[in-house]
Amino acid sequence: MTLGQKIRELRENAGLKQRELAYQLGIGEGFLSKVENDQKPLKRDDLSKLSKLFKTPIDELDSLWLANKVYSIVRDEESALTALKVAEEQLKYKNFKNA
Amino acid sequence: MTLGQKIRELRENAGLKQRELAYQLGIGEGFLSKVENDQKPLKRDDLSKLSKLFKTPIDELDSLWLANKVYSIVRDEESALTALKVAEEQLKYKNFKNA
DNA sequence: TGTACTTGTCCTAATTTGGTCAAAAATAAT
DNA sequence: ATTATTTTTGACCAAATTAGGACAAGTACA
Repeated sequence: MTLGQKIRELRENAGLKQRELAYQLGIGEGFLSKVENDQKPLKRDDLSKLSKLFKTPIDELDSLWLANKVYSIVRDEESALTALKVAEEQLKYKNFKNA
Repeated sequence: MTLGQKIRELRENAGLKQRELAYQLGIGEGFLSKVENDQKPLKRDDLSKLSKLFKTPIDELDSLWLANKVYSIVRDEESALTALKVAEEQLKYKNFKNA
């Protein structure tokens, strides 16, 4: 599940057209289309708008947003998976240190 | 193990001073210091120089380089770990599709 | 045909990259 | 205890990249 997929799901379940949601967010429908197709990143502040609009927890949106960012940098990389593993270890080590 | 740590290890095992290695790479010693402390990213092209210089496989350097980049964006994030997991899933899904 | 969505081109503004240089701090040598 | 060497840090900078869109034209489809 990507952020774009999630947004589309929320929007469709709410019975909204792209143009309508785009208006709520203050962006154009073309841009929203790209966001839903994960071709453009959504401004992070807009996540809270989505959260309120669709009454969905912001945490999930936020981690999807971050995941998209991560994915976009490893997407075409040979060593993508190993890099993720290494990053994860570094993260755990840091959390361990500051525990 | 981060890229900076790896570079320092390689350099010290080769008995080089920062200034010497920095010269080989065509950068200043101050910058190299920051690289070894993971405060600045190293230019990706320089990895091959390191690989040749220290006769160490480029793959490892490369994945450490990428891991650093990933880590730098999730480092201070609340949802860091979940985001990594999600990104990993997206990656596996993509590899599955194009298999 | 009309409505909804997608895609390509283009743009500005913000951020990141990839450094330099000098000063400060730490370490080693005398 | 000084001095010399090595490393770290802070401030700054230009260049490259990404963010965050707009807009028009193209597609899909009922």
